[in-house]
Amino acid sequence: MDVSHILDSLNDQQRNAVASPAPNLLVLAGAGSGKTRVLVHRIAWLLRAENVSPFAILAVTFTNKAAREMRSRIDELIGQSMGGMWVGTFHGLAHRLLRMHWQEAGLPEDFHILDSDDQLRLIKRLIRSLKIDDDRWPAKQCQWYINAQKDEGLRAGNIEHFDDDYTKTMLEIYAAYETECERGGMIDFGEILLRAHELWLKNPQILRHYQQRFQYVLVDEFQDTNTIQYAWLRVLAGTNNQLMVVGDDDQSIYGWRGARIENIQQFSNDFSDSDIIRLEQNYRSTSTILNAANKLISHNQGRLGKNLWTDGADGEPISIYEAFNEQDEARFVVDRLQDWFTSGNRRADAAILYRSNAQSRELEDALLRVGMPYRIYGGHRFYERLEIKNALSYLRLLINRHDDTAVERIINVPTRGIGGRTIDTVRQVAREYNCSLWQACVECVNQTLLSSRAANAILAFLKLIDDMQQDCSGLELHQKVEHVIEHSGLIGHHEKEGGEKARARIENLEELITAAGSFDDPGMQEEEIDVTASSFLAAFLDQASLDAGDTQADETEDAVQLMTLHSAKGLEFQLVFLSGMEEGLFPHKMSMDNLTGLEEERRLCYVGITRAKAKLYMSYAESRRMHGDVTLCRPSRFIREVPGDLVEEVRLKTTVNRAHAPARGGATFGRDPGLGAEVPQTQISLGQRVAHGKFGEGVVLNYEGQGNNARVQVNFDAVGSKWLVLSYAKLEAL
DNA sequence: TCTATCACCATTTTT
DNA sequence: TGGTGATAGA
Repeated sequence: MDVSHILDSLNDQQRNAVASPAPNLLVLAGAGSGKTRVLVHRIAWLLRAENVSPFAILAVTFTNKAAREMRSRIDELIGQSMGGMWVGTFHGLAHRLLRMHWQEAGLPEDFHILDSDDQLRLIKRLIRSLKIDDDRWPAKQCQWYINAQKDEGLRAGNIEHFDDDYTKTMLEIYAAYETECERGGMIDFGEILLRAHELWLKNPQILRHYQQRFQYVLVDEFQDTNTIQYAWLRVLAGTNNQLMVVGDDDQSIYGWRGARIENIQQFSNDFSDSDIIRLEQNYRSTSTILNAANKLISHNQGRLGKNLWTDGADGEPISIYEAFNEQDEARFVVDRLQDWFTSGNRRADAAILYRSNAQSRELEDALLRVGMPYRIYGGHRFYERLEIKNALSYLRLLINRHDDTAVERIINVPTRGIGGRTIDTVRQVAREYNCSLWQACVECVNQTLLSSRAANAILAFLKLIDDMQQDCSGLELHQKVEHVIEHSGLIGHHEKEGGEKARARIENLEELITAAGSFDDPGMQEEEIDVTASSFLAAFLDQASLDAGDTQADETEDAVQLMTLHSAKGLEFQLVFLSGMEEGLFPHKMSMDNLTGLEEERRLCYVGITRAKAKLYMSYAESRRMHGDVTLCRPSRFIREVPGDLVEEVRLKTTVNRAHAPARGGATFGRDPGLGAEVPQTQISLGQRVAHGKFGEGVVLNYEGQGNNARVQVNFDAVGSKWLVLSYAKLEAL
């Protein structure tokens, strides 16, 4: 068979990686160097040139999106869909193993997945029932502790404890949490990986089966693997299988979540027969952008070393804008976006990136004001939304009455007269009898432990669920979902809430029915899994836990992309804005006082810069309103770390308050009338005190346009800074 | 039991 | 500033 098309489009380094005969391979792939491309072509090469069976290939990614993309690109390249190959996320693949070998993994057949929200609620309940002071030991922190331990492969019993209060308390909660999960047949995200690892260690015959099967293991974003994930890979690879890992130490930005950048260094030690290939040619950005990124990241210590280059053009300089405040910054960004769009570009090719989600509000406001469509990533994903989780909890109960997490969630949603007192009683009974909440409900009613009103309410709840199950039997998945949403009263519950938010919630519930209608169990295509009709709902629920469902959002409209720097990893845009480049915000104050934290922040900045293909803006504000009050800011050190010859400062708008600042060198754009300058054809001058009918008194800071079209920015004493159209605002000069 | 009000608190988040 | 969680009154 002619396999030349698999190698033809690649450069030398890429080709070496794709056709490598090495027993193990580490590919250090810089940003934009064709990392995914190499993985995809490598798999095609194995299948077509080396006649490897698809059954012998396992490819791991971190996100479902990446897994889907990889699979579809493989299919595209080889011209057909390959069954038998395992392509998925660490969690997805580990979960699959646990479903197939639930007995050997020590799980009940109907075990279910606890997402982080469920996990937090459970820990809160445990802290309360253990009578631990939740002010001193917040559930959040405890959840963090447990997850961190699991990421390291440690169970409560394995952890050494000294006599310090912290470890003792954490371990007490961790142990109770383990017991509770065990009792309820629940596993959290960390547990999925931990169990899958233990499954292999404890069952050599199962391990041998998979080792013999998966002779080729490929890993994407290797710099993000944590201890347990790497351990899992090592066990699977054994001594005979080929392991190819692709990653970039400079793009490791999840250290705070347990990712171990050291795994990259460790790889060469653990697999002494491995080759290292560097992909350093960048196909994404202009050389200006690339040089800026290279210079910035060179401030980090202990890198593996890698220098990205491009044979593309220099491109435009990086523009830096010093804004007066966060509103001015947002306005600047939006102005540039409007220019960009009116020059015939797509809005979707532009992205605004920021360090923390809170920064999006100001930007959204500014976009909204000019009516520019935008799409914001992050926040709650589809399956994490409150209304969706409630609906899913009802569905969970149809499968398993003893799902306490689900009962806790919806026993009184919508309100049906089961209050805190009643639930407390039920919980206590459950603890005494060591049974599920559902059983405890039954006991409470049977033994008349409750007031008759409460007992009736409980009874109604039990009956509601039983009836639902009865009515749902035999229905298609989407009909089940529809039935449950209708009969649970969730729609009415949200209608009563009223407002824009409530409407969105109802829409989401309807969207859930649609999602169920188009649900196609990925496991169905696999040879090993026999999915019966009754577990189809279970498969849907699993998918809902493991895939947050970010594909649900409307992607048809041409819209500007807003997201955190973290969620921008792996993406690219023609035009990129890095906003909020200020000390304390980026690098964030929580991470800037230790070297590890600071270097991770710098890598994050590196990721941000390298998202840009053609043009990059960086902006910062001199003052910024944060959680209510105004703070003065200094420009981020990362700006200084970009060489001056790659940068130009933008001064399109007048900024009054800098009359005292030294004049900046280099070319300036536009005008800079300074303090006291008059807005053309008006009675208003900058720095002047004015009064407004509604907002009170303030100082004129800035203006744009002239005559009837002139807008002025006034910093009001009472309500802060606002932009007003002069001809409407009726400002009185004071 | 429900709901309105008031402290409290706030990185990043693939699964 | 805004979203959350505890608490007091209806």
